[in-house]
Amino acid sequence: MENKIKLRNAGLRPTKQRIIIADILLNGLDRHFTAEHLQNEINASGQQMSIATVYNCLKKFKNVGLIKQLESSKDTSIFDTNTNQHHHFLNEDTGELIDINNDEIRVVKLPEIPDGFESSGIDVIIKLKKNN
Amino acid sequence: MENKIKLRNAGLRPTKQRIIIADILLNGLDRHFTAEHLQNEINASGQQMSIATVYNCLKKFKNVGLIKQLESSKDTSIFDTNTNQHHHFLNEDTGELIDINNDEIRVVKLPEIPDGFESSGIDVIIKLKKNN
DNA sequence: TTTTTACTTTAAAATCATTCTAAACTGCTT
DNA sequence: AAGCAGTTTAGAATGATTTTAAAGTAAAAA
Repeated sequence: MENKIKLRNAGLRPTKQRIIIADILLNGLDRHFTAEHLQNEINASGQQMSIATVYNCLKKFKNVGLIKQLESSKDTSIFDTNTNQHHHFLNEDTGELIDINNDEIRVVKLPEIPDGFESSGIDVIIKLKKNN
Repeated sequence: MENKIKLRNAGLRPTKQRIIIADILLNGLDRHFTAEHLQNEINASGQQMSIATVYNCLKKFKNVGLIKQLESSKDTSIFDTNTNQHHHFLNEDTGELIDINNDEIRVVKLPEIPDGFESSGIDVIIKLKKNN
């Protein structure tokens, strides 16, 4: 299969389970999903996989850049006493956040808001990593 | 105290516990923290509070706008097969995400990156709510 | 191709953040 | 002072994710 190669190129041993997941995810269509969604989809296709394996695979896929994990305050909620509209630097190594004043960023071009909705705010997160 | 009034104005009954938390948080200094951080700080000050109460209070404070909770993909990790730099609409009611192509947003003015760091990406989240 | 080795999968247990439960308590109104 | 609704609390429950340790498997070595 195509995906067997894709996995190998990414440096991942192409196991049966990883190929099943690659076949579902890496078909060129963009989508958002959780580990549980994915497991349901695997089950629905008549196959089965331990949830631990689903998590393992997703973590590996993410590490090699085949998928992304959306930015979130990990598994702990972070609160902020600054209630003004503002933004953040995120130190990706430590999870530490630094405020950015609203006037230090300007977003000029905005996409059209979907029908029936209105924007209730914009959050900009600038991810940081140490430079060599 | 000052904060007793602040709580009442916000529509919250100024209980002993809420005043303790308000005294720590609402002193005009901006900060990020987790429920556990806050409980540690309460303990360190010689007082004590159930973690359930810490959570209860933070939720109330958030509801009335005294603090914010940072945007996150709730308690479930969301993955994305789109590995290009792009952004998202977030339906605040459902948690649903919609991709925004990178070229539909332009961030023109950027803050200075802290010394020793480089940007590894920018995530823009436009929060949406249904309009009346 | 067999053997070996290192990596993977798995079920089940463990962990961790957060919420729920139900009983005791406490601000606030009457 | 009494009553009520809203709060606090310890501990149980929940739900997502990770760990454990044993069994399985792809790939390298022989």
